[in-house]
Amino acid sequence: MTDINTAKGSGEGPSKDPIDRMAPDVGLPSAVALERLTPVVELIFFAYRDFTSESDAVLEAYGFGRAHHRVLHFVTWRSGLRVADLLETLRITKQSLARVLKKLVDRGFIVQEAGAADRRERRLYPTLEGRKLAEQLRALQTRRIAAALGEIEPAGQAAALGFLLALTAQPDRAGLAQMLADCGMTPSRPMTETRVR
Amino acid sequence: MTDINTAKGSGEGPSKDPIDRMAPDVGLPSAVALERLTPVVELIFFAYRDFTSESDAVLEAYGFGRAHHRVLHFVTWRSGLRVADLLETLRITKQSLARVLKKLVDRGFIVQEAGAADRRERRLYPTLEGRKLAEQLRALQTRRIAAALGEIEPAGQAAALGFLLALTAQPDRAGLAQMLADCGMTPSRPMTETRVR
DNA sequence: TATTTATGTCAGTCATGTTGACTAATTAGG
DNA sequence: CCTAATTAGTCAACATGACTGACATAAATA
Repeated sequence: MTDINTAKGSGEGPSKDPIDRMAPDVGLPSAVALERLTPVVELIFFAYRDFTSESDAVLEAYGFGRAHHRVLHFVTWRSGLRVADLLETLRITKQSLARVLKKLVDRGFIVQEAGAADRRERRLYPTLEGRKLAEQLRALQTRRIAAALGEIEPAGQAAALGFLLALTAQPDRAGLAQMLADCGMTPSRPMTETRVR
Repeated sequence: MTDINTAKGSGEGPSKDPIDRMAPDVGLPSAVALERLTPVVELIFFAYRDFTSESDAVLEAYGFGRAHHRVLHFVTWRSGLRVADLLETLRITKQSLARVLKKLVDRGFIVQEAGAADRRERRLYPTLEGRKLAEQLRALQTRRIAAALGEIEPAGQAAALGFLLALTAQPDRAGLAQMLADCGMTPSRPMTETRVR
C-alpha cells in the first residue's frame, strides 16, 4: 500500500501528477497526508447512503429495488438503448439484468421492440407508467441535488461536479461530461486525460 | 485555514429556500429546470461505482465483500466503538452485521472486548492484520480522492466536500463536518443547523 | 450455408439485506 | 435486593441481486 512515498512536505513544487499537486488549502502533500482524507471516505459513504434513501423508499412501495431503479432510469433517460448498452453501463451480467428487466417488462414499466436496422436488437423504452415512476424518482433525486448545490457557493458548483467526474473512471467520463455540458452543467476541468492508478 | 469560504463576493445574497436560490452558473430556477440535473444523478452513480471498484477487487482476494469493508473501516478508524454504534452508522440490522462481524472476528481481523464502564458492551478493535488491511483499502480510496481533488481548482475543493456534506442527511452531518475540520478539510458552507464549534 | 452476434433462459451458488423470537449477561431503578 | 431495561449474540426463514456456466433462438454476416 505505499506507492505514494514520493515527496512529502514539498509545498509548492511544480505539480505534474495529480496525486502530487493536490489541495493547497484542503492541503495535501503526499505520503502521510493521505490519511487526512479518511473522513472524506466516510463522507462519500454517507452522502451516497442518504442520496439513495428517499428513492429506495418509493421503490419499496412498488415492490422494486435499487436495481430496478437503475434499469428504469437508463431506459427512460436514454430511451431506446439496447440490452448490451445496459449491461455495459451497469457492469452486471446478463442474468442479473434479465431478472430485473423481466420484472419491469412483466409489470408494464418497460417495453421492448426489435431494432429497425438490426432486428436481433431489443430497443428498450419506458411505458407511460414507467416514465411516470422514473419522473417521480428523478424528481426526488434532482431535488436533493439542487438543494445540495444551493448550499454551496455558486462558484464552487462546477468544482463539485468536476470532483465527481474525476472520481469516475475514464471510459465513462467523456459521455458524462458531454451530457453535463448539454444541460448547461459545466464541470470544472472537464475531461483531462487522467490515468488514475 | 478557512480562507476558502471567501471565494467570490456573492456570499451575501438573500438566501431563501435552498431549492429556489440555486446555481446561477450551474443555473437552476426551480420547477422544470430540475430535469437539467438528470445527468448529475448518473454522475453520482458512476462516481460511486468507480470509487468502490478498486477496493472491491482487493477485498475479493481476501474473501470479503463491501460489507466487511465498511465494518472494518469504522472499527479501525473509530476504534473502540460499540456494536450499537456500528448498527446506527451502517443502518443495517443486527443480524446482517452479525454475519459479517463474526467472519471478521473469526478470521482474526477484529477483536472484541467488554467495555470498561459497562461490561455488556463489546468494544471493537482491529487486530494488527485488520489494521493492515484497513490501511491498504484506505490508501486506495484516499489516493483516488486525492487525485480527484487534484483535478479541480483548489478554490473549488472545499465546495466539492460541501456538496457531499449537503447531500448527507442531518443526523450525520455534524459529526462528519467535525471530523473533516479536525483533518483540516473544511467544507464550504458547513452545517446549516448543526452548530459544532 | 456456416458462423457470429444479440438476446433469452435454465440451474445453481453466494453475499447481504430483511423479520421475529429467544437467550444470556449486566446494569439500573424502585 | 429483586425486577426492568439494556446490550449483545443467536437461530430459523426468507428476499434480493449479484455471480457462473451451459445452452437455445433468431437474425445478420462472411
